[in-house]
Amino acid sequence: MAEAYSISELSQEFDITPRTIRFYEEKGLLFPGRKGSTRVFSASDRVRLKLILRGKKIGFSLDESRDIIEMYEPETDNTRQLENLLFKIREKRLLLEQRKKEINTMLKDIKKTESICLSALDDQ
Amino acid sequence: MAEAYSISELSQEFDITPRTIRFYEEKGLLFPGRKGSTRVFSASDRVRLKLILRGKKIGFSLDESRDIIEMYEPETDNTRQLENLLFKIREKRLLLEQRKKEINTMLKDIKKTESICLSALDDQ
DNA sequence: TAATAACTTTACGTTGACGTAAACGTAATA
DNA sequence: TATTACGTTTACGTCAACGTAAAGTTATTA
Repeated sequence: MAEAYSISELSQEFDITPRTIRFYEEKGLLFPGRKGSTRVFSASDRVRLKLILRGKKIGFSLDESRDIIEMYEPETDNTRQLENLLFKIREKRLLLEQRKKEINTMLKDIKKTESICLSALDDQ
Repeated sequence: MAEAYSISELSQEFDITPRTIRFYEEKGLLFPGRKGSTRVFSASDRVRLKLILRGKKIGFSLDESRDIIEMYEPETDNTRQLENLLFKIREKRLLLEQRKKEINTMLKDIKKTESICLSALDDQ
């Protein structure tokens, strides 16, 4: 059953170029299989791609996104590694919460400007 | 009274290099006055700088940040311009709200992973 | 069978956002 | 007065994240 995707399917779905996808593979963010020389992407690759693009939108670099994505699949079963992972998770959480605050601040400001704008229009 | 800042004051306060500040001026994001050849930054420049850096943190390019900053100082008193501005404001609002959603999604995911991690540690 | 479409690799080019170094001016300080 | 601190301009360098072009392979279709 295992879903498989071609490079063009994914590039169309996410509106990016094949080049971009190959680049992400090169950077160790995606791990397509091969059928001959042709790349075959799994459902998990697709999820990863989605995560990368989501990360991009909120200002993460590819390296940062890789960090985050790796947390989604904790392969570890040793305590030390798990604690390490937990630490990184909390780091990223703080980062995300920080960014959320910045966004909220900007939203407040922008809404204020919007209402100023609106009342200025009323006065005309 | 008008607060004035030197380039090094600002670079220290925001932990960026003078080069960065000059670069932002070059790109039309800051407008320092001059005393001789030396740049003199106003309180408004300082605010702009703060906005630029905030924008950076949530993944805005300098051009996008410039867009947003310009909304903070609506110099316009003509209806058409105001409506135009209002349109841009709403555009950016949607963008910000979108990013906020992405962050919330990531936060949810990451918290889930965190609790998985924690229970795995419990089992050890 | 020839053309078209979709894929591949290799490799150089581009853009944004600065870093870095050179060469110089000015003002306070030892 | 020489050094130090801080500022300037000019210009080339760098890194991430791709774009783009060349040259080739494989499969289907006219």
